[in-house]
Amino acid sequence: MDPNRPPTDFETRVFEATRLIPAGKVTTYRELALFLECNSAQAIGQALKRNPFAPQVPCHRVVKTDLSLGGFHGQTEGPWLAKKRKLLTEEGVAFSENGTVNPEFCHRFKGSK
DNA sequence: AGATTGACTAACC
DNA sequence: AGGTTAGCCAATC
Repeated sequence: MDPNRPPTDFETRVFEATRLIPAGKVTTYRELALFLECNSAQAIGQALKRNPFAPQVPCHRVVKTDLSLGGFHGQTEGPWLAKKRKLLTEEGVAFSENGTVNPEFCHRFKGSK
């Protein structure tokens, strides 16, 4: 592992897209994958996981397609996940009782209409 | 250079 | 409804 390696082009694209997510909204790995013209949401997750850049890149606003939280800082559950949930809540994102994000908070990259 | 892994998804059984 | 399989793609071993 080279934690100090420079970000790859792909990762850079992922970060930029992630930065576009406004506070109080979330997006899915799938949306990011489509936006980056990549058919693998997994690759998106990989990029985010290896770059726990904090609020600079709001990776906490990225959730799974079924609107469950997904992971955070390399773990799919645990204290970091609780943190992720809390961050979103503070930003105004509401959760359903099953722990998923309310779909109304789902951001889509529609820039061009 | 080849095989494995992973913050995923959808399709199957 | 819940577990398994298969596809996906970049990073890592």
